[in-house]
Amino acid sequence: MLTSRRRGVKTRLRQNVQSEGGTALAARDTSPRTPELSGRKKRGVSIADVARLAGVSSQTVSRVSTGHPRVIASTRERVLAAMEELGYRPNNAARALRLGEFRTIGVVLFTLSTTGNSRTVEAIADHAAAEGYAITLIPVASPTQDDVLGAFTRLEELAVDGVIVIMEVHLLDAATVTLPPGVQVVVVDSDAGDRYAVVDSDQFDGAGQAVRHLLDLGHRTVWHVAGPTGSFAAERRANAWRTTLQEAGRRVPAVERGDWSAESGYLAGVRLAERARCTAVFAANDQMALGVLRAFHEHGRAVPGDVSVVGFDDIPDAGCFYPPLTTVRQDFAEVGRRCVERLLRQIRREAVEPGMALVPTRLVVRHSTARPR
Amino acid sequence: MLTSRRRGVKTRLRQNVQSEGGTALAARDTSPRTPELSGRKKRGVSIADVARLAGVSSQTVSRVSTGHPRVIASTRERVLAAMEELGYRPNNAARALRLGEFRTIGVVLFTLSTTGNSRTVEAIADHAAAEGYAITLIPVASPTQDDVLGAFTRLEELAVDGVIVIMEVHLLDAATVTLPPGVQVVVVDSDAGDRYAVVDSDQFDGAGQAVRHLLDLGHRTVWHVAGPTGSFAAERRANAWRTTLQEAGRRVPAVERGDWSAESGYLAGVRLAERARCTAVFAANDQMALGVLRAFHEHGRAVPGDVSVVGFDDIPDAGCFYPPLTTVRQDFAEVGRRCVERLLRQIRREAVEPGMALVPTRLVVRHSTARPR
DNA sequence: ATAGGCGATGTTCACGTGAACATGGTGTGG
DNA sequence: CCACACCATGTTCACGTGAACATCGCCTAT
Repeated sequence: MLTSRRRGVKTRLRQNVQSEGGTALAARDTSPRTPELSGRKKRGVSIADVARLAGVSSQTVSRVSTGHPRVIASTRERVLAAMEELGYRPNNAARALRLGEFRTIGVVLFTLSTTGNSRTVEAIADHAAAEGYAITLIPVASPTQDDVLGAFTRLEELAVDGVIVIMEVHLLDAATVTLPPGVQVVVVDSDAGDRYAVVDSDQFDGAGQAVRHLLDLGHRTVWHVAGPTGSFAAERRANAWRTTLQEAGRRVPAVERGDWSAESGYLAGVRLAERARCTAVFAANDQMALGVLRAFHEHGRAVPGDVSVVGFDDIPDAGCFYPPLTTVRQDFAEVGRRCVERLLRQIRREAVEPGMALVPTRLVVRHSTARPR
Repeated sequence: MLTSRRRGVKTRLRQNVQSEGGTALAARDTSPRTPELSGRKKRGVSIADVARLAGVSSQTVSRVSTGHPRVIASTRERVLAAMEELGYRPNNAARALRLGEFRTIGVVLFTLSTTGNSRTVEAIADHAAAEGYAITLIPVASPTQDDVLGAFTRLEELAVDGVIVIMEVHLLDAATVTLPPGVQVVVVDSDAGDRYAVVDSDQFDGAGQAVRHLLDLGHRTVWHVAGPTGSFAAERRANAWRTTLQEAGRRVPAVERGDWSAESGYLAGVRLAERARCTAVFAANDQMALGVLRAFHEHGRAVPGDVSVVGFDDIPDAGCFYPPLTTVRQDFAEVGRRCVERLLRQIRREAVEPGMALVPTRLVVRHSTARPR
């Protein structure tokens, strides 16, 4: 929901038709090519210009602009008319300087190339926008300490009120990083629950569901293609797999380990395909499951006839794998939403609940799993 | 490359160990839980505080902070020491207000959920960071005019020096949007080359390569699973497909149309699988190709034995499809890089080349294509 | 009728920074 | 030995905004 104080102006500005100050961005526009280039980098229209034209004080303009209630309707109209005529836009830098807050959230991450990250970021951006906050992306080139440190150093100079960190916080452990005073932190995909607010999918429960599903179908035990060491998500999924097998009194096979990529899943799958006794595989994500499927196909082992495969994430393509993949759905949108909610609460100094917020996961059964022959 | 004027401070601040002002973010830290919450939202350390401690004027501090050359070494040392002691960070809002620029680029897009978008954004973020610019994400909820307009309205209030628009600009055509004066625009994935600077992959050439590859293998003609109408990328790929077939004097079959999703590719694939004469399919992206593969498998038509399939994008998983997908690689990183480069040139009022910059695409031959029987 | 209050608007000022201009000291060339 | 140049540093100020406080006029309660 938009902060109501801003909505007044916004709604008006939206009706903006062709103001002098701006550059038109319309197809029917017949102005010269690349019209935006003609715009001089002149000083923008300030509150004072509007005040002069409207014949009021600049403070009254400010009141209109912030949606302050104590402005009489006729005055407000006059000011809004002046704003439109001049093409006035509030200067965010000045506003931020005055208010001491930036209405901006920084998002620190390694990559947008994983489904989980990009969808989480998308949800974060959507919800932040709805709350009137902008999102600044702070990419970390690689998961090395140097680069992480660099990102946080950059962060220090950035204009953000809070940060959402989407990565393994233990990468920061060896480093000492200072955050600007007052900057709040929420962490995703990590077990730093004792030090930071953490939001994450319920990895453990999801992985447990996957394994139990396979056992319930009648498989003796379940092999596991794990994610890389050092990833909490991978560790938690592997733990759940192991625990679930142990609780059911089953043998725990050796772990195959990948790096989340389909290619690494394929390599693991090739190794598994050679074990005749392997009838059920739980891959720690859908990409690796895809690689596993390919490996079994190439080795003539039918899925789900000979071997059952379960993934994790439920990426949009999973339903079109061959065969359609049984997998654990993560609600990334909800994770993003809760991150923003929690961070904003911290920024506003409202009641702060430390610890970890878990978003439920859910097994989606498709056609890659069946009873063993 | 970082603007060298900033690098001086940056390098120093990085050595920051445990400054008073900030909140420690270290594992070994034994301070109370969620330490960042203890930080009062007090006014930060300003240039004046540093000046006082160092016994110099605030202007000298500013000179050190901006890397001005006219500061004697001993003074510089003293100032840097004071900065570290106080945990000083430049206030970006004040800096932006003073300089009239924000060192920020806005990125307008609908979704991060497509491989192309998320990888392009990632590249944009990386290169912008390297140039000392931050990235602000401006999500557009849906490709409706209302939402697009809303995003641009929000943009008006945002603190950005330039904008990269990743979407079909024709969505803006019916609307009249005003951009803040001086804000520059670069567009991806659109044919607005006459109005804006445009950067895009060479869709036409890539699709041509795909079709020629299939014809060269000996296929009579090639079916096409196109992207949604209204997408320039989809249109351009379809055009290239048609043109290439016509130039080779081949029959042009009816187009199957999808919406980029694997599911839609599957539905198109089911229809194609029923046509016995269909021996070669060019899908407009890899997701739809995945769906096509599944459809052919389910219909007992071997790939590449009975039917050859080519995709577009070369998503990381394509090499692990079953069979590994022959596809057209897009260099999203390069697209992102060029966007930033071009936009920064415009922002800096350097030589401006209007029109479209095309990034080459390249066919990657894997195992989903073969000679027809 | 009048005091008191309150609502609408105006005036002042500080937020933190860095450009422009000012100052003062040192070195060098005539 | 003086004049001038040049360099390190200081002083002043404006950038655009909105909070705090001030003012003014009208309405209401007594």
